[in-house]
Amino acid sequence: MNEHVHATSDLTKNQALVMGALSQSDGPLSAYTILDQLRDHGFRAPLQVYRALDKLVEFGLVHRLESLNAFVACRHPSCDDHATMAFMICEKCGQVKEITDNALTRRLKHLATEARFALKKTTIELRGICSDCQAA
Amino acid sequence: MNEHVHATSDLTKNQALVMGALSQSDGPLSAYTILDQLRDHGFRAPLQVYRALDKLVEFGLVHRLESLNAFVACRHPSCDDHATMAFMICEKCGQVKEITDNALTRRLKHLATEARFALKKTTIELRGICSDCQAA
DNA sequence: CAAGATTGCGTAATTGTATAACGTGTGCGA
DNA sequence: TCGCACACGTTATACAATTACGCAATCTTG
Repeated sequence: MNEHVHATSDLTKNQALVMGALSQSDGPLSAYTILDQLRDHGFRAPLQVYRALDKLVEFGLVHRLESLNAFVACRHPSCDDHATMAFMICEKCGQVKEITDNALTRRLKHLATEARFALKKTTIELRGICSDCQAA
Repeated sequence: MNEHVHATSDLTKNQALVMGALSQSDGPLSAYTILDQLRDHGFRAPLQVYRALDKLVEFGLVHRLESLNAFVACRHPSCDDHATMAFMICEKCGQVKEITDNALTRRLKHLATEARFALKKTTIELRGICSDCQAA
């Protein structure tokens, strides 16, 4: 097994609780919403949530949505390339769709290279209305 | 003149002050940093800054950087298409480079269309080290 | 094993970011 | 002139994230 791959079993108690909350949710959650959901499990301070989130993001199990100040469990089929990930965020229902696209990734890398910019991380977030909500 | 084009002369006093602060800065500023800079001009509360920023963003004169919770004056040569804008943010010097790329825009629109996602706004922010800082 | 380093955890306090709710004044068109 | 829209000012509050401190368990290495 690859030491960089973190299964749920590797998580500490707090990390597992936070991961559980995010996994069960059908949309992104803010740190404070998670805190409220976990008060019954002994959570009392924001830091407990933020520490767990930091690790989960580091492990690649959770993504942070910058435009929402919120977090989602990673649902990407193959979570190997977390460098370039795009999110479609429905402003009506709150659902988030996670996608990767090679052409998009290539283009961004090309643009960075062209500008001699040492790319570390990319944030791509699309806001709009998802197909389901348009139909409704 | 196009009614949607807002020149500096159209701005209210507060909007002009905030715009001035952002224009003079060589990097993004947070709302509270702007507030501090404008205390001498009578600013006393965050809301004064946020209200001005909302309008300036609406006019397309200012961009919000989601990953920084900060704002930059738009320096894009032709500020007509604010729908798809990408930012390269240097984590060392704080400089922000604003770019648009047709191929990138097309690809994102294609992906949205493909998913039947009604795209309203896109956020693209690249974090890394700019060429100048790498040289240094 | 003992000494030191690392890591996770808990608590309190604080800082930073953004909005809600209220009222005031001014201009402008019906 | 009445009513509306809009910018403004103030206070208070809500939401987001970090700093600082100390404790306990686990490695780890001589």
